[in-house]
Amino acid sequence: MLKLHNTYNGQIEEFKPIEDNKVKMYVCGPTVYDNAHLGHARCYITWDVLYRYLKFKGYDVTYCRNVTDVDDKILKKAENEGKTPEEVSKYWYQRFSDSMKKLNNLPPDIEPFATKTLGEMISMVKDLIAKGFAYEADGDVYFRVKKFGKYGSLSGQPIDQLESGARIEVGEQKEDPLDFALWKKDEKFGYNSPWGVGRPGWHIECSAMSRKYLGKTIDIHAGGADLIFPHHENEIAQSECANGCKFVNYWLHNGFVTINKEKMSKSLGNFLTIDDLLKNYDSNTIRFFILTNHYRMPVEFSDEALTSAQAGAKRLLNAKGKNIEGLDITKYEEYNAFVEAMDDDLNTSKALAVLFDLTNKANKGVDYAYTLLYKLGTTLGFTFEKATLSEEELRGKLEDISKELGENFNSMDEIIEKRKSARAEKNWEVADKIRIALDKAGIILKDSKEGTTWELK
RNA sequence: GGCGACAUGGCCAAGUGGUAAGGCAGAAGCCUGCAAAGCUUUUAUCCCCAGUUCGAAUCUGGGUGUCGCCUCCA
Repeated sequence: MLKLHNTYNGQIEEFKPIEDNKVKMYVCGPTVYDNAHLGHARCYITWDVLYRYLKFKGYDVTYCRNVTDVDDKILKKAENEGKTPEEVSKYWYQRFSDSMKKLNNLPPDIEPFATKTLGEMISMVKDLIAKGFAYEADGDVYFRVKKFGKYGSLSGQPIDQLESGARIEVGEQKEDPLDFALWKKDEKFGYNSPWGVGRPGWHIECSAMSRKYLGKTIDIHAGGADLIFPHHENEIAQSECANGCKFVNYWLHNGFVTINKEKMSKSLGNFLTIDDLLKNYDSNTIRFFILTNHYRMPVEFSDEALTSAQAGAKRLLNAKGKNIEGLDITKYEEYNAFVEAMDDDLNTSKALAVLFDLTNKANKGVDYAYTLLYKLGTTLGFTFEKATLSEEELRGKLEDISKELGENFNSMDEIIEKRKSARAEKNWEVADKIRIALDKAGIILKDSKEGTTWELK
């Protein structure tokens, strides 16, 4: 029985989908104007694991993650670089997608763009105006926060407290400082609407895309904890007022990645991009690093932590053994331990302990262990495929090694053969020289009873 | 000021009432020509104080410290 922490009431609740075994899951996607960083990696890895786990449990999941491609930051970037907003968002969306792929995140089933969902947004805003929850003011449209009694429920903020922090910007015609924009006048980059040329507010984008692709009431809505207020609070207000029904059954939020005890974020400038990170660590390492902590806890980044994760991930994924096709994995106790851990609000840290248990068994030759490790590890999004070299890269390595040894080698087998005969003659000097040359080229040799194999460092 | 989270061995981290999972690092040993990989063994009483209880890291109260949200932010 899967249990998840619901931000809405702060309780860990049993997860029950609206419809039998179907799950509708929405995750707030990126605003595409810059590189994704480790904080984004954590968020999307976390929800990727949830997606994978729900499927593992047999649910028919529809995972929708939007792309915000209309936003002030995109427009600013476009102006600065002399490009169109479309060019900017297209470029950064591509970069984002590449990063996600490299992190081994499964693509969502639906990935809608805000600019392609404008019709739904406009109709939603129209509904809200018609019902009296919104009003137009000089080309802008605002949501009447005070008309929605439950406002503040998600973040647990008393409305009077929220009020003290709210402000009216210059040029805004709000009735109340708490009111937020559904539509913003923008004659330069805007789109046609019943209220003139303008752009949608950020919050209405998710409400509209969620409704269009998943329906009025959905099972899961997830995102970073910094979206709780105001983004998700506003989404609830908009959707529930427009649709007249509950918006989301389970609100899930992940904690932050911190660095020097501070939240990693664009505005603080203390972030590491995913691309930079991938230069030093592979995707399994990053995933391991993320999953050693519970998803709601903060995770402190450090090179030491990543190095530790690298060693751990390597041990898991280098376990010995073969994947037995058709093995009924559900009958093993480790399977149950894994499910129990994951069912408990995604206790990935505990789940990893189960994987280590299996690694140990696999290395001792227990036949089912590797298969189970492989299946469960894949459910967490690890990839067991060994890094390989392209033909070109291999040729390059062979050249380097040949140069180092002053002898021409055309294949790894030749090199290993050469060392084998040297060892047979107890010519340790030559044997070691070969091993060291390979090591320099980033290749490690492993001697075992079955013979010698090589792999990348 | 309001709301919330966290504090466990050298580092990371599970555990939420019955006497501390796991990973990394370290040490010793096995294996190895030497390595690498692997295997074995090995290091804690849980921020402080008070209370509840037969019994608390785990519940209650009070401290101390750290962080997050309240403004764009995953």
